Amino acid sequence: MMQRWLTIGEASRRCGWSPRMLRYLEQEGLVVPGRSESGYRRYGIRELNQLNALAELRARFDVELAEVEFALRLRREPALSAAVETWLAGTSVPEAEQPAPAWVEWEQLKHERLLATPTAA
Amino acid sequence: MMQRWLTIGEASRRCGWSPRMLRYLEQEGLVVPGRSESGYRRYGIRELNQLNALAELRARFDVELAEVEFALRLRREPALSAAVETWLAGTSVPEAEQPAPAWVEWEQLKHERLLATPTAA
DNA sequence: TCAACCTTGACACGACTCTGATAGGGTTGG
DNA sequence: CCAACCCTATCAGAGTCGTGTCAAGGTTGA
Repeated sequence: MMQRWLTIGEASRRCGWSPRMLRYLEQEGLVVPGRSESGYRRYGIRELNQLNALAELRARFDVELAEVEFALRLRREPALSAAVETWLAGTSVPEAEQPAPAWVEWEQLKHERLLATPTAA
Repeated sequence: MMQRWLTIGEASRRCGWSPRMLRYLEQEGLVVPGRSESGYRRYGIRELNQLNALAELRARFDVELAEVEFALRLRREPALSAAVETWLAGTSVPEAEQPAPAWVEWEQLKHERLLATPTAA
């Protein structure tokens, strides 16, 4: 059976990332290859795909690694995802009122109360 | 009728962000208040809500502003959103095969071809 | 009028990100 | 055996982020 895994150097030559960056991407949890028995990183088709897609994101959309990591976090932390969704809900519609999440409504009430008080600190 | 708008200083005292940061948040497009005729920023309930939610995101989830901006971009740029989704698709399932987006499949084929070639640079 | 606000613009600083380079040492394969 | 690779760890440097502060000037309201 043919060899299915690339070493870091081979992968580097195939995808344009330097070996240094491949190690960095692993450290950041973005592209995490398996390891051989002796500890060598092993890159397969899956990892090459990820690396290509990542390079594409940076080149075409000027996306930072931290932002891709954030997308990962959003996928993994539903509570975070919900909180961000809640924040986004407050940004889109300037005038129209539409059903907001419950806690937004009471925050709103709180602020209406605050706005009614005489500016005293 | 009562005053419905706060100046930057008043808003600052209400939400915990410094005036400097309120200007920065506006510059980053995260919380953009309206303006009075003479150019003063006017913060209303909507903006106070956004500011609170933003502070919450930072305090509870240690989210950077750039990351929230990214969430905004995702909402506004469908192409970016699709690209990120594509990348995420390659990250989740280690062994199981499941229907991937079309271009991922041909990328995969391309790499399989590459893997079959004799490592020549 | 005048104090207390507001505006924009700029400089500055610590912390962090991204990336290369280098050092000391293990693995592999002909 | 030994060249060519891999590993971890560390330093370094340019760039960005988040934030404070200061300067020069306009607005507001008692």
